[in-house]
Amino acid sequence: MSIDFDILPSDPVPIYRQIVDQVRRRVASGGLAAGDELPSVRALAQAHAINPMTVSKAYSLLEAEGLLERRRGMGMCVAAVRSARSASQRLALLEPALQAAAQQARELGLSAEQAQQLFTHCLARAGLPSGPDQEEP
Amino acid sequence: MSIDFDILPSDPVPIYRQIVDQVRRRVASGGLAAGDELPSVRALAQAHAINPMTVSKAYSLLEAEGLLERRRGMGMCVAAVRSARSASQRLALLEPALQAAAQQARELGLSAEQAQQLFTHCLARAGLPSGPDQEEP
Amino acid sequence: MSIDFDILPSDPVPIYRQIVDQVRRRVASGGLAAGDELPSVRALAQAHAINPMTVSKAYSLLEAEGLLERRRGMGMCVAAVRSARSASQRLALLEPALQAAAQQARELGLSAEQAQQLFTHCLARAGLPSGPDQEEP
Amino acid sequence: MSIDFDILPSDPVPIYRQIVDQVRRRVASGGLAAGDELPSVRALAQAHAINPMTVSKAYSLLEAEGLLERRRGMGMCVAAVRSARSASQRLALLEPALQAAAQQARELGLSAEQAQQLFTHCLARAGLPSGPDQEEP
DNA sequence: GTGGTCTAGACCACT
DNA sequence: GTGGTCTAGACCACG
Repeated sequence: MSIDFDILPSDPVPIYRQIVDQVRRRVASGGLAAGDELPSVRALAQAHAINPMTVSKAYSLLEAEGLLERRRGMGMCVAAVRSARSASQRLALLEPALQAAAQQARELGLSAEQAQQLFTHCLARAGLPSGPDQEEP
Repeated sequence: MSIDFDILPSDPVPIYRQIVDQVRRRVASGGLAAGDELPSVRALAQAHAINPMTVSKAYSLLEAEGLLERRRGMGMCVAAVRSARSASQRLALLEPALQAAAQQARELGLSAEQAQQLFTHCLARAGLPSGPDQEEP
Repeated sequence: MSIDFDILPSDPVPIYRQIVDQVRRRVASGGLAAGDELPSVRALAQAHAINPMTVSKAYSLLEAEGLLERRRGMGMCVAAVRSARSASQRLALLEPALQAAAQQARELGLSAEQAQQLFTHCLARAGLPSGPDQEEP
Repeated sequence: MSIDFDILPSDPVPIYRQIVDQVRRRVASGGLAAGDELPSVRALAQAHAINPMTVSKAYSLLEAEGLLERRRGMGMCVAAVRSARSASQRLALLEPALQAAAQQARELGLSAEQAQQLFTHCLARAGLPSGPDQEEP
């Protein structure tokens, strides 16, 4: 399968949102390229034991967003437009999360060094590559 | 006023949760010390144009948590118990946000260096002190 | 009620789409101004004997589009941005329908005069004002 | 080739319907006369990169309607019966599109003059003859 | 096979 | 009161 989602039904963020977010980021990173097929609604629903309507809702939102294209009778694929983005654009997508974390760190009375050190730990645990950059389009 | 909240009604996180989280962090950091008064429900509600019920819900949760104490007729204040926490405890409160950001960075195909650099920028913008630590109790 | 929809369940265009289209046009025309409240999901559903989910779907699409804003616990209202549009922008919204009609007329071997005459008849029947313009923002 | 279709796979109206509608109108106008041959299913499918089943479905509907005739081993042709229609009948086929456009214009708060002017522009761009009528049978 | 639409009902979250 | 989410099942349209 071209993409395997991480779905956590117990997560506070709704399932359909988990799908939407993951597709957005993978398209931005180039992990999903223009023309790539997505798993069918039914297949994805069955694979994660969720309702097809939930998957359909996620796909519909992504289509309205212009990220996915519906090919009638043939499933959905990544739209030609809006495929992989530059590193700076991808960083812009990451910024809100880090901005919120920075504010939390401030409210917690932590120093910048303490927060940076913890983030480095989290990045290592998440298994990010340590090169200066990656797969630049 | 002893504390000024950052309330963003358009934020996806509910208003009452924004209040609760900010009080938690400031108590943990010592920014709010035992005995400090909080703005009254109606004052806080009016200042941010939100529903008094929303503020009341946040305060009630914090009271149930033991962080705030209700003094009849005199508003609420920070409870004596459970005041400032150690640096490691405060770091533990920050970790979830950074963990989520790290996963987003991975899905975006960014390198650890890129993410760290952006976080440093966010920390500087948020105005964190750069010393190795701060106001340790 | 601030707005009354024309819902035709038997129409080939889906119900949720009828709602979306009508809100779009009324916002563009200024019939719905920024800040105006919309009927609640349940109220609209009951008034037209349709499922609340159907209404909710329409509202969600309009919110994703930026036309409506959700005020938590207080229903939805027209967003401040993207309120009434200029006459030329509204004409642009009408153009696709007329473009399609023009192509049909050509394929039907009709003359421009015949098509124009029929359109004039339709406009009169729809009850349009005949002034050179209307409620320019 | 006796007819060249305008097929837009991304159009909301289904492909088979685009074919059916275009044949109907061109037969009504006389652009397709009794006995005229239509492109073969596989030729039309290949020319527009669509599924042969889709073309076949359209042709079958038109055959059931009596507009086309299947000649064994020789493709399809326009049936003798039901060839070109009178101008008033053709206008009746155009009316629904114009009726819908008129309602949209009303909801957009446009004046009749504005809508008529835009329609005139669309007709000119579509290349309609401006004579009072055309090729009346 | 594909996705789309609608229904019905339940439960949750926010104000 | 408000909207959001998810489930279950049915039916349709398209290729």
